[in-house]
Amino acid sequence: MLTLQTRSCLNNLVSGNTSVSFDEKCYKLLSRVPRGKVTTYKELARAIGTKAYRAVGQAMNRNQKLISIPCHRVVKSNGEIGGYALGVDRKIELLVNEGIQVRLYKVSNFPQAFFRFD
DNA sequence: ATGACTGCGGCGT
DNA sequence: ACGCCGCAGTCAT
Repeated sequence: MLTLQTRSCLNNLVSGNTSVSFDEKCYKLLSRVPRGKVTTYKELARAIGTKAYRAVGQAMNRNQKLISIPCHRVVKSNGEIGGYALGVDRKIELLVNEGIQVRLYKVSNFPQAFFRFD
């Protein structure tokens, strides 16, 4: 059963479609963030050209291709961790593993770790 | 078509 | 610190 709502989403998958889905834009940009760096929902939104910060988070959550797309490198703009499909603790684990310093559910070296899309 | 709820932010208080 | 509202997308009604 296809709803009106899902139709626009599917339109992005069929051939001949010129527009890139919101989600794809997020993933494409995110793939630029290197190991040991983090970006924010806001920064992603800014780079895309939207103010829909929440939609960015949803895109991350829906994806689940955690290997190819490093969703764990996206945190809140105030340095707090934010959410993760597999749980925040798992997210922190991954970040620490990459050299990000996390303390009390916050990135303590946020300014240095922050990756900007210029 | 409408309303509720998001891995959020900004602004006012 | 708290509450409100805006934003884009998804889901249920």
